[in-house]
Amino acid sequence: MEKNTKYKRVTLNEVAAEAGVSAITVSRTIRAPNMVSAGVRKKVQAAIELLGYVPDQAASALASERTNVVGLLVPSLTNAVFSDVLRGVYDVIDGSGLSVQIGNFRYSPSKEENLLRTFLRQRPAGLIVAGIDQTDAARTLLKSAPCPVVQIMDVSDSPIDLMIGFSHYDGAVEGTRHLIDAGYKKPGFLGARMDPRSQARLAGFTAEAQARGLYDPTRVITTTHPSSVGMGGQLLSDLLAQAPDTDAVFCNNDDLAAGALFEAERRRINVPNDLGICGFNDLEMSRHLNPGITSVATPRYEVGAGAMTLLRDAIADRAAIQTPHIRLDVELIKRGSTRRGYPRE
Amino acid sequence: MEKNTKYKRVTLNEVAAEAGVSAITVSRTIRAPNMVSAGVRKKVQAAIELLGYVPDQAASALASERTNVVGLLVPSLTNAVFSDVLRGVYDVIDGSGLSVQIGNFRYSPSKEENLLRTFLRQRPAGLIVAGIDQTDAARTLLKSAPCPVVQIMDVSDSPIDLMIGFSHYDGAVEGTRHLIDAGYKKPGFLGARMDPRSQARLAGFTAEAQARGLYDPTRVITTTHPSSVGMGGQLLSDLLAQAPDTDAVFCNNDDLAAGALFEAERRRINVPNDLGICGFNDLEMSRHLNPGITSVATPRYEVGAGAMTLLRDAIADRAAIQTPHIRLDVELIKRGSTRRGYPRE
DNA sequence: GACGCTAATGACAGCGCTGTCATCTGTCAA
DNA sequence: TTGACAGATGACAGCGCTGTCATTAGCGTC
Repeated sequence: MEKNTKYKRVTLNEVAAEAGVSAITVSRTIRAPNMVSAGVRKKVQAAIELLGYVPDQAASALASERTNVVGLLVPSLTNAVFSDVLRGVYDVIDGSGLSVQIGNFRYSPSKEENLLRTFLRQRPAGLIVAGIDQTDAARTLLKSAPCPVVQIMDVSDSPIDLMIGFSHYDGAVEGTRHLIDAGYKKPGFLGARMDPRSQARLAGFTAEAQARGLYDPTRVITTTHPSSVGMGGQLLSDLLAQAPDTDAVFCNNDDLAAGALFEAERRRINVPNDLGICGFNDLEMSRHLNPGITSVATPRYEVGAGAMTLLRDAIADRAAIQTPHIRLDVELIKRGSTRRGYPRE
Repeated sequence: MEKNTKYKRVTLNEVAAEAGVSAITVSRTIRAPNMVSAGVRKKVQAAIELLGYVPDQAASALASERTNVVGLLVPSLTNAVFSDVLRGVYDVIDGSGLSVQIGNFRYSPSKEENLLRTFLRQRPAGLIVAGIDQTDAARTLLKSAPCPVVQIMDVSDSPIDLMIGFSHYDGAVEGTRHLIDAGYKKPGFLGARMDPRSQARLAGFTAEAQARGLYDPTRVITTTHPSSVGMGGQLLSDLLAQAPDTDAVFCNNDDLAAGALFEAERRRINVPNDLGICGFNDLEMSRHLNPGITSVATPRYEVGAGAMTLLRDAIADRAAIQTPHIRLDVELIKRGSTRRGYPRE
């Protein structure tokens, strides 16, 4: 295979010659400017500008055994939740000199472990991993990783390194409490996928319903199939077949909630008067449905942007990180789907 | 900065010693197995297996001036359309040894150009770019790129290199024709973002409406703001303010269509009897709304998977590509939102 | 004024791989 | 038997950068 000569690089040596210094000084001007005197720095920067020098990442990685690649491990690329996270990550990384490599492990812990190994072999500058429920092997790998690691989308008492997220449990408690406070007496739960974060939401629902004496296991319907609008309708049907007097549902996410709303519409069930619906995540759509869906809004973009900020700062100087573990708040957005006694908007 | 010694690599030389051959033979066993005799190949593969050898990408990139990174340039990470494409790309790349780097140019041609330059400097193995409407400068860069380039999501007569997509124009013609055939006499158009592909859809709508003698420019409402469900409602309001007797809308995409449907619901306008709605893309949600939204289904996943397949094959051997330009079909999915005269489901 | 010290700069080797060219072996036609 | 040739393998240099250590200059101190 012949080498490509179309894109002749400007090398460090050429810049050094232009500036009248040695190559290593140019390298330092870029990587650690305060080790170089102001005068030399200025000369070198002028030369870089003049020649349009761009460092060769491969050479740098080879020599330093370090890359500027950040690995991002997510369980899904379809889920609107993760596209918001992605957007946050990309907004912060823009112009930082780092680049992202995404691994999609499709909710499979073993696939996550494999991807992790692959990433670690590339000596990443940092890693962002979704969730706090890694396998023991994955945790061990991450603990001894030669780079900062950010866990996102959840909170826990035993972070691996850095962490930014919110409590799915608390969010579910808040949503459930709202349903009960609104006067619903027979709340149910609809859940799909049931990954660890969905499980936490179910736990929150269960705890709050029990605390109020309104927990009934026959009103909990879950599936391991992926979440979707269609699945929401089906789960509601299943729930109503099993417990027809259910008067409210806390849904694992807004797709399910929308599906439940549409199914209720088809069955001529009045929402919110005969059935209250609360979702989770607060996707854009939920605000615009009729009635609007009450939902627990999650700061997904903020998690992505915050994670990348943490990582960027940690790569620069891990010790300087003031708040390595960030807990963001969720917010209950009340809408028509739980506004009982009001005429339908 | 001290070097990290935690992850000691197995090198090519160690494998070579184990197998009793030279390093270059090991290299060839991996990259071009048919240049190595069967016996030696087996020995080398055993040694690789035994030692758990993983090639160092940085070293390879430095020596060969080539990487295994595929650049993917998309205008949005939020848009559900592109997350489906992404999913296709990742499904095919899985285990191919290539990795993806995503650039999000946010519908800005100049940002696209910059990202392109950045990517090209890294000597990518291949590039996937969204759309066919690159700036002249970008086209020039891509034409002379030292790697295969796939344009996706659209079709054109003058591809840069490889191409896989579908005709937005034809899709819009089909949708518009369906509206008119269903008996609607005063069709309008709702469009947001209005990127080149949206423009093509508008052109398709216009051409078909004109051909049927039903084109009225006052029924065309567009905005350069991003598309969203909320925007769909607003655009419909604007349209009805301007042309109250409009009896059908062709929407630029399903988000707008859903928003239009919800707005119609709020206004007590009967869909489909008093207002027909046709969307574009056929997102999952559209099937589940009441009524279901008629939509032009686009093969987004197939575009992603197909693009990556093309690229993978082109990287292996560009000359062996049989069909460098693939035109996929869109399919009109008829649902309740245009089923006039039927009772609302 | 010799000494120690820090700040600034440079020389050099080598990271792990691959492109290139050389070498060696075996085969086959003349 | 010889030469030509293709197939298989190896030797070697070097990709562009950075870690390490050496060197130099400048400065204050007793």
